[in-house]
Amino acid sequence: MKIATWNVNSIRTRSQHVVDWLGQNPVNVLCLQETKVPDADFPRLPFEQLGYHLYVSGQKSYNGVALLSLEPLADVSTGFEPILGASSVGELDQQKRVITGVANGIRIVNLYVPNGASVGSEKYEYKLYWLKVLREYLRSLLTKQPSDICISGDFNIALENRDLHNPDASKGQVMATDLERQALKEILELGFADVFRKFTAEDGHFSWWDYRAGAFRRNLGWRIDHHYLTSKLYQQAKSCTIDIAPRALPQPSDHTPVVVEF
DNA sequence: ATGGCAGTTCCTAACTGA
Repeated sequence: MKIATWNVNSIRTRSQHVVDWLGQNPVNVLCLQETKVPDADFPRLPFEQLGYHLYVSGQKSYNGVALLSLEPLADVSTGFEPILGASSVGELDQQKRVITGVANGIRIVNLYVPNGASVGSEKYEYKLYWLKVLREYLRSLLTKQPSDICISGDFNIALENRDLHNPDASKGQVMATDLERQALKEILELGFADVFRKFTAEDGHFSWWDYRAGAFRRNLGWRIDHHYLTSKLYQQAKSCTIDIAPRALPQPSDHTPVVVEF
Protein backbone atom coordinates (compact mmCIF):
# COMPACT_ATOMS: atom_id res chain seq x y z
CA MET A 1 0.00 0.00 0.00
CA LYS A 2 1.29 3.45 -0.97
CA ILE A 3 0.29 6.75 0.63
CA ALA A 4 1.50 10.10 -0.69
CA THR A 5 1.33 13.64 0.66
CA TRP A 6 1.55 16.76 -1.50
CA ASN A 7 0.93 20.41 -0.78
CA VAL A 8 -0.25 21.52 -4.23
CA ASN A 9 -0.63 25.28 -3.59
CA SER A 10 -4.07 25.47 -5.28
CA ILE A 11 -5.67 22.34 -6.76
CA ARG A 12 -7.36 24.34 -9.51
CA THR A 13 -4.01 25.66 -10.74
CA ARG A 14 -2.26 22.31 -10.22
CA SER A 15 -4.90 19.75 -11.23
CA GLN A 16 -3.10 18.71 -14.44
CA HIS A 17 0.15 18.19 -12.52
CA VAL A 18 -1.67 15.99 -9.99
CA VAL A 19 -3.51 14.03 -12.69
CA ASP A 20 -0.26 13.42 -14.59
CA TRP A 21 1.56 12.39 -11.42
CA LEU A 22 -1.19 9.99 -10.34
CA GLY A 23 -1.16 8.49 -13.83
CA GLN A 24 2.52 7.66 -13.36
CA ASN A 25 2.30 7.01 -9.59
CA PRO A 26 -1.01 5.29 -8.84
CA VAL A 27 -0.79 5.52 -5.05
CA ASN A 28 -3.62 4.05 -2.99
CA VAL A 29 -4.20 7.29 -1.12
CA LEU A 30 -3.07 10.84 -1.90
CA CYS A 31 -3.24 13.49 0.83
CA LEU A 32 -3.46 17.01 -0.59
CA GLN A 33 -2.96 20.29 1.23
CA GLU A 34 -3.53 23.93 0.31
CA THR A 35 -6.29 23.08 -2.14
CA LYS A 36 -7.55 26.69 -1.75
CA VAL A 37 -11.05 25.91 -3.00
CA PRO A 38 -14.56 25.56 -1.49
CA ASP A 39 -15.84 21.98 -1.63
CA ALA A 40 -18.46 22.73 -4.31
CA ASP A 41 -15.76 24.04 -6.67
CA PHE A 42 -13.19 21.23 -6.23
CA PRO A 43 -12.23 19.85 -9.68
CA ARG A 44 -13.41 16.31 -8.94
CA LEU A 45 -13.93 14.91 -12.43
CA PRO A 46 -10.34 14.36 -13.64
CA PHE A 47 -9.55 12.41 -10.46
CA GLU A 48 -12.77 10.38 -10.54
CA GLN A 49 -11.90 9.47 -14.13
CA LEU A 50 -8.65 8.00 -12.77
CA GLY A 51 -10.73 5.87 -10.40
CA TYR A 52 -10.25 7.87 -7.20
CA HIS A 53 -12.85 8.54 -4.53
CA LEU A 54 -12.62 12.10 -3.22
CA TYR A 55 -13.09 13.47 0.29
CA VAL A 56 -12.55 17.20 0.58
CA SER A 57 -12.55 19.92 3.21
CA GLY A 58 -11.80 23.30 1.73
CA GLN A 59 -12.49 26.99 1.92
CA LYS A 60 -12.09 30.02 -0.32
CA SER A 61 -8.53 31.24 -0.97
CA TYR A 62 -6.72 29.62 1.93
CA ASN A 63 -5.87 26.23 3.43
CA GLY A 64 -7.96 23.22 2.39
CA VAL A 65 -7.21 19.47 2.53
CA ALA A 66 -8.38 16.48 0.51
CA LEU A 67 -8.06 12.70 0.47
CA LEU A 68 -8.03 10.86 -2.86
CA SER A 69 -8.37 7.08 -2.51
CA LEU A 70 -8.63 4.21 -4.97
CA GLU A 71 -10.81 2.32 -2.47
CA PRO A 72 -13.67 4.00 -0.62
CA LEU A 73 -12.58 5.30 2.79
CA ALA A 74 -14.39 4.44 6.01
CA ASP A 75 -15.10 6.73 8.95
CA VAL A 76 -14.17 9.99 7.22
CA SER A 77 -14.31 13.14 9.32
CA THR A 78 -13.05 16.71 8.96
CA GLY A 79 -11.63 19.08 11.55
CA PHE A 80 -10.91 18.46 15.23
CA GLU A 81 -14.51 18.79 16.41
CA PRO A 82 -15.84 15.28 15.58
CA ILE A 83 -13.11 13.77 17.78
CA LEU A 84 -12.61 16.41 20.48
CA GLY A 85 -16.02 18.06 20.77
CA ALA A 86 -16.97 21.66 20.09
CA SER A 87 -16.08 23.04 23.52
CA SER A 88 -12.37 22.23 23.31
CA VAL A 89 -11.98 23.10 19.62
CA GLY A 90 -13.46 26.59 19.58
CA GLU A 91 -12.73 28.47 16.37
CA LEU A 92 -9.90 26.22 15.16
CA ASP A 93 -12.02 24.33 12.61
CA GLN A 94 -12.80 27.54 10.72
CA GLN A 95 -9.49 26.96 8.95
CA LYS A 96 -9.75 23.72 6.97
CA ARG A 97 -6.62 21.81 7.93
CA VAL A 98 -7.67 18.33 9.03
CA ILE A 99 -9.29 15.35 7.27
CA THR A 100 -9.09 11.68 8.19
CA GLY A 101 -10.38 8.35 6.93
CA VAL A 102 -9.67 4.63 7.18
CA ALA A 103 -8.20 2.57 4.32
CA ASN A 104 -7.31 -1.13 4.64
CA GLY A 105 -7.71 -0.89 8.41
CA ILE A 106 -5.23 2.01 8.61
CA ARG A 107 -6.34 5.41 9.85
CA ILE A 108 -4.88 8.13 7.65
CA VAL A 109 -4.75 11.65 9.10
CA ASN A 110 -4.09 14.35 6.52
CA LEU A 111 -2.87 17.64 8.05
CA TYR A 112 -2.00 21.13 6.95
CA VAL A 113 -0.26 22.62 9.97
CA PRO A 114 -0.39 26.44 10.20
CA ASN A 115 2.59 28.27 8.74
CA GLY A 116 3.24 30.53 11.70
CA ALA A 117 4.29 33.65 9.75
CA SER A 118 7.11 34.99 11.94
CA VAL A 119 8.26 34.21 15.45
CA GLY A 120 6.26 36.13 18.04
CA SER A 121 3.38 36.93 15.68
CA GLU A 122 -0.24 36.06 16.41
CA LYS A 123 0.01 33.38 13.72
CA TYR A 124 3.02 31.84 15.44
CA GLU A 125 1.07 31.63 18.71
CA TYR A 126 -1.86 30.15 16.76
CA LYS A 127 0.46 27.50 15.30
CA LEU A 128 1.71 26.47 18.75
CA TYR A 129 -1.82 26.34 20.14
CA TRP A 130 -3.03 24.37 17.10
CA LEU A 131 -0.26 21.81 17.71
CA LYS A 132 -1.37 21.40 21.33
CA VAL A 133 -4.91 20.68 20.18
CA LEU A 134 -3.58 18.33 17.50
CA ARG A 135 -1.82 16.36 20.22
CA GLU A 136 -5.12 15.88 22.07
CA TYR A 137 -6.83 14.94 18.81
CA LEU A 138 -4.23 12.25 18.07
CA ARG A 139 -4.26 11.03 21.66
CA SER A 140 -7.98 10.49 21.30
CA LEU A 141 -7.61 8.72 17.94
CA LEU A 142 -5.04 6.36 19.47
CA THR A 143 -7.64 5.12 21.95
CA LYS A 144 -10.04 4.17 19.13
CA GLN A 145 -9.98 1.42 16.52
CA PRO A 146 -8.01 1.10 14.38
CA SER A 147 -4.91 2.18 16.26
CA ASP A 148 -2.67 1.79 13.19
CA ILE A 149 -2.27 5.44 12.20
CA CYS A 150 -0.43 7.22 9.41
CA ILE A 151 -0.21 10.99 9.89
CA SER A 152 0.66 12.64 6.60
CA GLY A 153 0.91 16.24 5.58
CA ASP A 154 2.58 19.60 5.47
CA PHE A 155 3.80 20.19 9.01
CA ASN A 156 5.58 23.47 8.32
CA ILE A 157 8.24 22.26 10.78
CA ALA A 158 11.71 20.95 10.07
CA LEU A 159 12.27 18.66 13.03
CA GLU A 160 16.06 18.45 12.86
CA ASN A 161 18.93 20.46 11.43
CA ARG A 162 19.56 17.79 8.80
CA ASP A 163 16.11 18.75 7.41
CA LEU A 164 17.42 22.24 6.53
CA HIS A 165 19.81 23.36 3.82
CA ASN A 166 21.31 26.03 6.07
CA PRO A 167 20.75 25.26 9.76
CA ASP A 168 22.78 28.25 10.93
CA ALA A 169 20.78 30.76 8.89
CA SER A 170 17.47 29.05 9.82
CA LYS A 171 18.19 28.80 13.54
CA GLY A 172 15.39 30.38 15.53
CA GLN A 173 13.32 31.12 12.42
CA VAL A 174 9.76 29.99 11.97
CA MET A 175 9.56 26.28 11.00
CA ALA A 176 12.80 25.63 12.90
CA THR A 177 12.27 27.14 16.35
CA ASP A 178 12.76 25.13 19.53
CA LEU A 179 9.12 25.69 20.55
CA GLU A 180 7.76 24.29 17.28
CA ARG A 181 10.14 21.35 17.36
CA GLN A 182 9.27 20.65 20.98
CA ALA A 183 5.53 20.74 20.21
CA LEU A 184 6.08 18.27 17.38
CA LYS A 185 8.27 16.03 19.53
CA GLU A 186 5.54 15.91 22.18
CA ILE A 187 3.17 14.70 19.48
CA LEU A 188 5.61 12.05 18.27
CA GLU A 189 6.11 10.87 21.85
CA LEU A 190 2.51 9.64 21.76
CA GLY A 191 3.92 6.82 19.63
CA PHE A 192 4.73 8.04 16.12
CA ALA A 193 7.98 7.93 14.15
CA ASP A 194 9.33 9.75 11.09
CA VAL A 195 9.39 6.97 8.49
CA PHE A 196 11.59 8.91 6.05
CA ARG A 197 14.41 8.63 8.57
CA LYS A 198 14.00 4.85 8.75
CA PHE A 199 15.64 4.76 5.31
CA THR A 200 17.64 7.96 4.87
CA ALA A 201 19.94 9.48 7.48
CA GLU A 202 21.82 12.03 5.41
CA ASP A 203 20.95 15.70 4.98
CA GLY A 204 20.15 17.37 1.65
CA HIS A 205 16.71 15.77 1.16
CA PHE A 206 13.90 18.31 1.02
CA SER A 207 10.18 18.53 0.20
CA TRP A 208 9.80 22.30 -0.15
CA TRP A 209 11.86 24.93 -1.96
CA ASP A 210 11.12 28.67 -2.06
CA TYR A 211 9.94 29.90 -5.44
CA ARG A 212 12.47 32.71 -5.23
CA ALA A 213 16.18 33.02 -5.86
CA GLY A 214 16.50 29.74 -7.78
CA ALA A 215 16.11 27.79 -4.55
CA PHE A 216 15.12 24.50 -6.21
CA ARG A 217 17.90 24.63 -8.80
CA ARG A 218 20.38 25.19 -5.95
CA ASN A 219 18.64 22.61 -3.70
CA LEU A 220 18.12 25.21 -0.96
CA GLY A 221 15.13 23.47 0.58
CA TRP A 222 13.47 22.34 3.76
CA ARG A 223 12.01 18.93 4.64
CA ILE A 224 8.67 19.92 6.15
CA ASP A 225 6.25 17.36 4.60
CA HIS A 226 6.15 14.17 6.60
CA HIS A 227 4.65 10.74 7.22
CA TYR A 228 4.54 9.77 10.90
CA LEU A 229 3.60 6.16 11.65
CA THR A 230 2.63 4.13 14.68
CA SER A 231 5.12 1.41 15.52
CA LYS A 232 3.63 -1.57 13.70
CA LEU A 233 3.27 0.39 10.46
CA TYR A 234 6.75 1.83 10.90
CA GLN A 235 8.18 -1.67 11.15
CA GLN A 236 6.22 -2.75 8.07
CA ALA A 237 7.37 0.22 5.97
CA LYS A 238 9.32 -0.76 2.85
CA SER A 239 10.27 2.67 1.58
CA CYS A 240 9.72 6.40 1.96
CA THR A 241 10.79 8.59 -0.94
CA ILE A 242 10.59 12.20 -2.05
CA ASP A 243 9.71 12.58 -5.74
CA ILE A 244 11.33 15.82 -6.84
CA ALA A 245 10.21 15.49 -10.49
CA PRO A 246 6.99 17.55 -10.14
CA ARG A 247 8.93 20.42 -8.56
CA ALA A 248 11.00 20.71 -11.75
CA LEU A 249 7.96 21.15 -14.05
CA PRO A 250 6.78 24.55 -15.31
CA GLN A 251 4.43 26.33 -12.89
CA PRO A 252 5.05 23.86 -10.06
CA SER A 253 3.82 23.82 -6.51
CA ASP A 254 6.61 24.89 -4.17
CA HIS A 255 6.24 21.46 -2.47
CA THR A 256 6.77 18.02 -4.00
CA PRO A 257 5.18 14.62 -3.18
CA VAL A 258 6.48 12.31 -0.45
CA VAL A 259 5.49 8.63 -0.76
CA VAL A 260 5.50 5.91 1.89
CA GLU A 261 4.99 2.22 1.10
CA PHE A 262 4.15 -0.55 3.54
C1' DA B 1 21.50 41.23 -0.23
C1' DT B 2 15.01 41.62 4.42
C1' DG B 3 15.31 40.72 -1.68
C1' DG B 4 13.37 37.17 -4.31
C1' DC B 5 8.03 34.42 -6.35
C1' DA B 6 3.30 32.57 -6.71
C1' DG B 7 -1.44 31.89 -5.26
C1' DT B 8 -5.97 34.18 -4.13
C1' DT B 9 -9.72 37.85 -4.17
C1' DC B 10 -14.32 42.52 -2.31
C1' DC B 11 -8.84 41.46 -8.70
C1' DT B 12 -3.88 45.89 -11.08
C1' DA B 13 -3.25 46.17 -4.31
C1' DA B 14 -3.21 43.60 -0.40
C1' DC B 15 -3.07 39.38 1.79
C1' DT B 16 -0.81 34.76 2.65
C1' DG B 17 2.52 31.48 2.22
C1' DA B 18 7.38 29.30 4.20
